[in-house]
Amino acid sequence: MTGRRVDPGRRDRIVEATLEVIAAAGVAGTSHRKVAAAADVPLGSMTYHFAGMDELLREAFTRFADRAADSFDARMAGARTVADALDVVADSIVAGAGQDDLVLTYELYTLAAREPGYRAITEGWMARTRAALEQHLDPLTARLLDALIEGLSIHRALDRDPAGSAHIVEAIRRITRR
Amino acid sequence: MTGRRVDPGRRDRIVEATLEVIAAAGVAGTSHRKVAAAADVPLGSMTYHFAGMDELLREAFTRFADRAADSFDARMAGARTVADALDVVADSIVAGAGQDDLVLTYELYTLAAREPGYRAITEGWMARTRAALEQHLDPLTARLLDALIEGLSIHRALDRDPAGSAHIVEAIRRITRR
Amino acid sequence: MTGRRVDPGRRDRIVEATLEVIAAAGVAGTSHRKVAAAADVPLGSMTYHFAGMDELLREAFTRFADRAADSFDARMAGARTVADALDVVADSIVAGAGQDDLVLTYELYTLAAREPGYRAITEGWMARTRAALEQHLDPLTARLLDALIEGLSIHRALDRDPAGSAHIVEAIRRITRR
Amino acid sequence: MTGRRVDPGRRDRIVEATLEVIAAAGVAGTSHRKVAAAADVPLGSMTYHFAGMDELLREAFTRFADRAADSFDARMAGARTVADALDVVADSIVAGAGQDDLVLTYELYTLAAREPGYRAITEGWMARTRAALEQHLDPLTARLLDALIEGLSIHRALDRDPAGSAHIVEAIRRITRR
DNA sequence: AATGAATGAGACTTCATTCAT
DNA sequence: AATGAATGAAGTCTCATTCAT
Repeated sequence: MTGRRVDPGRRDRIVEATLEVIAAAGVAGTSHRKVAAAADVPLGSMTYHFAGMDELLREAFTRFADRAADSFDARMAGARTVADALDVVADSIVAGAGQDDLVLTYELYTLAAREPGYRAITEGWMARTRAALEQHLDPLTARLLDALIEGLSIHRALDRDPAGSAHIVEAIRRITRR
Repeated sequence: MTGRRVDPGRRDRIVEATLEVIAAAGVAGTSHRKVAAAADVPLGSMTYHFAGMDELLREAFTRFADRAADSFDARMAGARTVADALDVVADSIVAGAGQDDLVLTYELYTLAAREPGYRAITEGWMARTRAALEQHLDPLTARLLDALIEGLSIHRALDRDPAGSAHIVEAIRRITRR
Repeated sequence: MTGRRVDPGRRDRIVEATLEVIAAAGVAGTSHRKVAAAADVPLGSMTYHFAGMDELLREAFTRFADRAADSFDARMAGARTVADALDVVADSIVAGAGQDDLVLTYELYTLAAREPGYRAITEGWMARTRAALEQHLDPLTARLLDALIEGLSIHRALDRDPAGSAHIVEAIRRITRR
Repeated sequence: MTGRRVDPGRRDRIVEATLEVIAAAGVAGTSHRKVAAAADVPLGSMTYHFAGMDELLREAFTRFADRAADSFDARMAGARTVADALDVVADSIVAGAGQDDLVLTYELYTLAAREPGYRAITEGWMARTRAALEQHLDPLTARLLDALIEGLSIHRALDRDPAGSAHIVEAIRRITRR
């Protein structure tokens, strides 16, 4: 009589929809209603599956960070030499994250800056990135390169005339030089 | 007969209060009501002085960015030699921004990442930072150092065990080396 | 363009409507929606005028208790002799409170039994009743008679075959006898 | 394979848990969910065992009233003389009901005042109390004493400075005197 | 010029109940 | 027989904005 009753993967779909909504409207503009609509799920479903907005955000950002780290891991794993690895790094900055990933990243940073509860997510992500870099670089260099990637990415995204790829290569060259 | 009628600087006070509220509650949690309360101003005053939330945010973040750039300018202006300047840079990363400034910075980045309208603020800020650095460094190095500062600052704020000041000095040394 | 904007006495009307709703549906069944409908007021008006359901209930019950005490005061003030006064008391028990007042009284007692915050209302009411009785009786007798009134009223309301008026007169006679 | 499947006494446990929840949160705050949690029973169990909230409340209050009457019966049965019996009565007022029993009593009265369906429970309870008193007193006196007990109990619970035990003894003396 | 009062929209959440299993 | 999953209705409350003064 009523619509679907059995819907495995619904929780999953809600988490994915949450990321979509955050990318489009920001955490500020994310509401149970919008997420429910995006996931094609009744509003009541939201608080049935998730204790509250907080649990929802936490889960969504955890998935986002995990996925980003997985992707970076995979690309780094494909590198044979140090030069290969640095090329991968340069590419990932030049290509930049998609607009959505960019927004999601800063939304997460913003949350983490204000609420220590979200810090675990950023910390885990950064640790994985560094670990991936350490497969090819000494720990200090890995750490510094990681920070540089972060800064270059931001400036590419938010600067008027961002650094070109030649500059990015040069930056990587300098920071990895002993 | 009635309470204060003449209140110059009210607009100002509202802008300052807005920054306080954003720092405490995030853009997501900022409302006319909260700002009005923080500024000790009647609620009706808010939409009288500002067309809407958007104008309020834009003005607040503009002031924030200007102030941050002023401060960096001043510190850089005090440097006599390149070494002095790099010391100032290292110090500013190690000292880090206050918690409030940190939150405000990422809130702004987040807004700018999603809405191009706010991009002008970040662009202007970054341009000023770079100009300050160019008083002591060649343009390319200034640009790369600027990005590095950004990345190191974020990692200091959001990483589990952030880089120590020795590492920061080393990072600056590498990036400024031709 | 929109409906009435100026509506003095709106707060008042809401308080009265609250009492109506409680009488009809109980505290358990009282909601902002129902009260708003009963007072012919927009839903948003409710939390504009009252901080929350609690403030609303508190104000409503305070008015109810005050009104009941006023009424008892007035009736007792009309009594010239002790016999007159006792007649008034007997009448007030026999006539009983209206169904609505009865329900409201127990709803208030129930609230006061669980939440000390409402105790002030019942205490004030009882104090006034006793003071009215003390205009004609010694303090101890006033106090005991007050309790007796309470008990007889309850039993009249909730008992299968309640005491008739002759019994009530007899009860008053006994309790007021030294 | 699955958890406990056979659980006799589950209905019972639910009824007891209902009383606990009502005492803590009032009828207004009682929900299937809270009762299920208090009884450590799955939510679906609630509507399986009870047709609805109403059946649940009715059963819970019936048990409560029966138990209270049993207890009063037992104490009165132990009295040998009229004086003994009156002592028992005085004690029961002075000791007062526990906080929980008090709340439950008024919650029940409140329900009964509004919905005649619950009147049977209060009527039965009062009839039993009166019968217990009639083992030692003439019917009229039993009835009046019963009402007095009720009133004194309420005032003890809800009055600022309630009557001391000497006053209670005096009240009983007066009402039982021909 | 300035504001207190007001409101409709929409936020999150809780709930009784239904249903497939 | 029993229950976990699900949902639509309704709950309280916050909000940006409008309007009469």
